[in-house]
This record gives sequence, structure tokens and C-alpha cells, in this order.
Amino acid sequence: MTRLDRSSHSGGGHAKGSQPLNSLLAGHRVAQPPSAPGSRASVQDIDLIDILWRQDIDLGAGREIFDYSHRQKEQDVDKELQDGAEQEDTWPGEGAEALARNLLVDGETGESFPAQFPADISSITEAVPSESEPPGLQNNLLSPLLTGTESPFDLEQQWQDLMSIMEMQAMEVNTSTSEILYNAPPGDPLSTNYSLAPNTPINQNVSLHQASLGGCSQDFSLFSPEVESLPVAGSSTLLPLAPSNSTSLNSTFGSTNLAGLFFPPQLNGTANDTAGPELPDPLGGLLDEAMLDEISLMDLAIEEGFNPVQASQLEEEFDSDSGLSLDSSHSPSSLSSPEGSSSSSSSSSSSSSSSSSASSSASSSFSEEGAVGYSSDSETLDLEEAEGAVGYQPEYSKFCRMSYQDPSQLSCLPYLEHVGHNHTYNMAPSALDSADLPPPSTVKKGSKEKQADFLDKQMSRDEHRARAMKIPFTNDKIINLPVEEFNELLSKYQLSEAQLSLIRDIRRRGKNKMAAQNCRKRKLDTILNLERDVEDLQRDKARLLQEKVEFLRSLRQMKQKVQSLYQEVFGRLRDENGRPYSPSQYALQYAGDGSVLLIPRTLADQQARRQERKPKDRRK
DNA sequence: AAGCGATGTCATTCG
DNA sequence: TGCGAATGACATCGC
Repeated sequence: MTRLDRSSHSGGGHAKGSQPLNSLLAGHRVAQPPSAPGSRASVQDIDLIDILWRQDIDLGAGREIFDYSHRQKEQDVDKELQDGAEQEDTWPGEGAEALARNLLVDGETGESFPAQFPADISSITEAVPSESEPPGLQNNLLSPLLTGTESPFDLEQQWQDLMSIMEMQAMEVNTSTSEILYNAPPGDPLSTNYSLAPNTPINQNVSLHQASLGGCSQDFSLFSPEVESLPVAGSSTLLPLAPSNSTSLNSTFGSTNLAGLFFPPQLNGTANDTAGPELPDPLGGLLDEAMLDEISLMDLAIEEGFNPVQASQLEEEFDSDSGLSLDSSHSPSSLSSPEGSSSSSSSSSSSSSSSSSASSSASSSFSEEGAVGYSSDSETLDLEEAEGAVGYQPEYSKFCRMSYQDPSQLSCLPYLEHVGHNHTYNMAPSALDSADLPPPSTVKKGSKEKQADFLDKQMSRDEHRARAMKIPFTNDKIINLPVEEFNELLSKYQLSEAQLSLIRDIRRRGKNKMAAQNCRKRKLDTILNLERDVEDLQRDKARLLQEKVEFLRSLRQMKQKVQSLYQEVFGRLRDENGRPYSPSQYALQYAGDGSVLLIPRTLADQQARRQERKPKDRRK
């Protein structure tokens, strides 16, 4: 089958410039009959037999005869074809009768054609407390900062996401945010180029610097007394600066004490260092534990004396440990990535729409421009008219392959694919005619013959059939004319039932062929658009993660400010005798009502530890 | 020779 | 009811 198909088109010719070749072929068939006179049926004879055979079908044989062969196992078809091949061997000695026996049934279409060739088969945003906040609620000093931060449970996962995304996006997402984030001078939040929300809490922090003892309560109210999930045992508040040992403090101060958090290095001295493991992270109690997980290194830097250099070094460690590729994310277009993303989205959608519109326009242009490869001898005029489209050129094939990428070129597809495609697995009469030559081993093909081969290969099966049936108009017309015009065209000619049947089949197949092409293009379009969507979403995710990093950085800066504020406040506190309180014995705690309490250090530590456990318990 | 993408074709569904 | 579009499935080709 395979070999047969290939060979069947090896001698045919068609399409642009094929007219002489057609003549040549016709001449070969008619004007140059085989050596045995009368032993070779002319094309007319073949067609007549074919038509008669088809009329038999039309008169009662029914389509199932087609279908019979169509549904044959390939072996059956092969067998049949081989039979035809065997008969073909005797062809020269027999007449039209033998030719009639050589009729093959198209294995796919059920249409007949003469077999003439051997079948060789192959929250940070809450930093400013709401004034409506109910007083008396005691809270972490910085807990408001943490409201809105996500659950610690998935932070780790999100960091992993971040790392992976950043790595993934390293090549394509140009980010400046990280540069801003990590290269900005520490402690100079205002110098950062934030254009996003992080500005807000940072700017608010400015007021923290204005905190003074006298106004500390008020100033601390900058921190939202918003209650997290901490139990509020009562509204009782300790008197400010009351060095009480009352156990009620435990319940009263469900929140973290400031001392454990903000032990100023200069006040706490070495105690901070030694007590580091025991005492809560100076800021940790203020933060959600998960937040600590994320910025623990930064905190450490802060904890160890607010050395900006160390802090930045630690940040770098943090960065590298977290797998963030700063280099890759430093590129300045990070902030534009959303734009790029959106533009990409829009472009993708526009491209898809354009391609689809191009597709539709291509479809709509079929009937106008489409010129299928077939043209009968009587359609010389048509051929000339449509010559440009009819002619097959290899470039056209490439062009059409590219046309998918370039939807604007899509309009070339319908007829060109038509012409250019080379599904030659079914024999066609003309091809068989041309193939009905002395064995290749004995005759060298001339260049014209090769060209005929090439051109004939471009002819579709239906074109061959149409030619064999002497359909008086082009397949293009058959396929692409509107129904009315098509019927009009049919009425202009007196066509046999066989011809009409073939024409209908050609039309059906041709339409379906284009439909299949369009369908496949749409499918590819859909896939490409989905791929673009995935890329866009990945970019968005990376951008959001970067924003998150910025927020964390902003939070860290706020912590620094709170810490310095704590130091300032604590350092100004004096007892009755006018002596400063020892940071190792006392700590400040922020109450929800805005007041600041001085509590014993031990109590503060207890509360800090309790505070630490809560998230862990919650996590369990 | 097997795998794979491209293409044509058929059958079927749907508007 | 006929027609055409859309699409899944299959076959075939060509690499």
C-alpha cells in the first residue's frame, strides 16, 4: 500500500505550471499508447468504465460497497491492490475488459479508479492604633504590627515558594525590588524607593522617634492595641511603673513584655548576650513566630547591637540561605514585571484574538482565493486565473507551516495546504497513468518526468478523482463556493450521478479538511494561550512574593525603630530616688490601653516564654 | 523499525 | 431536514 501510494504519484504532475505536464501526461496516455495497440485503454475509456461502475453503485450497489473497501483491513485492501497489480501485469495484452477488472476501490473513500500499477505494498498597616480601640486591652507592643501577617504555618512553605519562584524567575523577571530591599541603607527607610504599601508603616514610624517619657503612653499608642488572640484576663491594669510582683501580672499581661524584647544593649550589657538563648528574642515576642522564622537573622543582627553593617551582612546571609538570588532579582524591571505581565497577558489575548480572527478571515477568504490544485484540461482559464494559488511551490509549504506563528499569513493556508499536502496513499488514475511506465530500472526518468512526479504528488486524491471523472470545474470551486453558487454551478453542467457523488464527496472532504485544519490551529492556539497564562501567573506569583519580602523588610525596620524607642523610654525612666531602672530587673510592657507598664524582669520573661509557646501550641 | 508530528478523512454532534 | 462547523478518532505519510 505504502509503496503503491508513493509510486502512484511519482509520475503525476499538477499545479502551477502543470498544464504542459498535464498535456504531457495526457499525451502519454492517449497520444502515445503502449506498444500494443488497443491493449491500452484511453483515459476516456477508463473514465467511462469508472463512471459506469459508479453508476452501478448509484443504482443500487450503495455506498456500502465503498464502505466495504473503506472498512477493509489493510490487508484486504492490499490484497485487492495486489490483485490489481497482478492484472496490471497483463494489461498490455488485454483490452478495456481487463481494464475494468483493474478498477480499484479507494480504500478510504470507496471510490473507484483504475488500477494500473503494480501494488508494491509498503498589618503592618495597623501600626497606627485605631483610636476606637477599646482601652484596657493589653497587648504586645508590636503585636499590632503582626496582625495581618499570614499564619506561620505556611510561611516556611511560602519562603520555599519564594526561593523557587525567584530562581525560576531569575532569568525572566527583572526585579529591582530586591535591590531596593537589600541595598537600601539600613535605618533609612525613607530613602527607600518604595512605591508600595510598605511606605506607610515606615513613615508612621517617624513619629516613634518623637516618643518621650511624658508622652510615651500616647506615643506608644501608635502601636495598635489591637488584640490578637491573646486571652484577656481582665481590664485591670497595673499602675505605671509599679514594680509589682503580683501574679496577677501573668494574667493581666498576657502580652509580651517589652523588656524581654527590647533589652537595649547599652542598658542590658552582656546580659543580652548571655541571656540571649533564654530570653526571648528582643523583637521576637513582638512578632509572630513565623515572622521570626523569616527574619530571624535580621533580628539577630538587630539584636546584636544594631550594627548596620552586620545587619546587612546577615541579611545577605539570610538572602543566600533562603536561596534568593539577588543578582537575578536585581534587575531593574522587577517593578515593571507586573506591567510586563499584564502586557503579556493582553498581548497574548490580543494575539490569540488576532490569530483567531486571522483564522476566521482565512476561512472566509477561502472561497475568494482558494484554488485547489486540480484543474481540468477544460479549465485552462481557471487555471490561469488561479495559477498563483494553484501552483505548488515548496516555499509555500514552509510558508504555510509558518503561518501558524504568524496569523497574518494564515490566509494562505487553505488552498496552499490543499495543494502542498502530499497524502498520496491512495492511487489516483492520473498518477497511475503516469506510473504506468516501464520499470524504473529500465528507464531513467527525465527531468520533466521528475518534475511531473513532484507536481503530481501535490495533487490530492480528490483532485485526481475529479480529473479522472472529468469534473468540469475546480475542486476549489467545489469546496469553497457557497451553497447557492455551488448548486448553481452544478446546474450549469449535465453531470452524471457518479460525478455528482464525487463532487459532493469532494466538497464534504474539502470542507472537513479545512475544518480540521482550523480545529487544529485553534487547539494549538488554546495550548499556547494557556502556556502564556501559566507564565503570567508565575510572574504574578513571583511579584507577590517579592512584595512580601518588601513588607517583611519594612517590618524589620519598624522593629528597629520600636527598639530604639524602647531604649529611649526605658533609659529615661527614674525611680522615686531619681535613679534609672536596671534593665536586668525591670522591663517595659505595653498595655492595650496605650499605657506603658514597668514590670519586673522575671515576670516579663515568663510572659515572653508563654508568648512563645502559644504559636507552637497553636501549630500543633 | 519505532516514534512522532503533520495531515487527511470519517463519524458524530451541534447549531 | 439539510448544511456546515467543530472535534475526536484513526490512518497514513514522511522524517
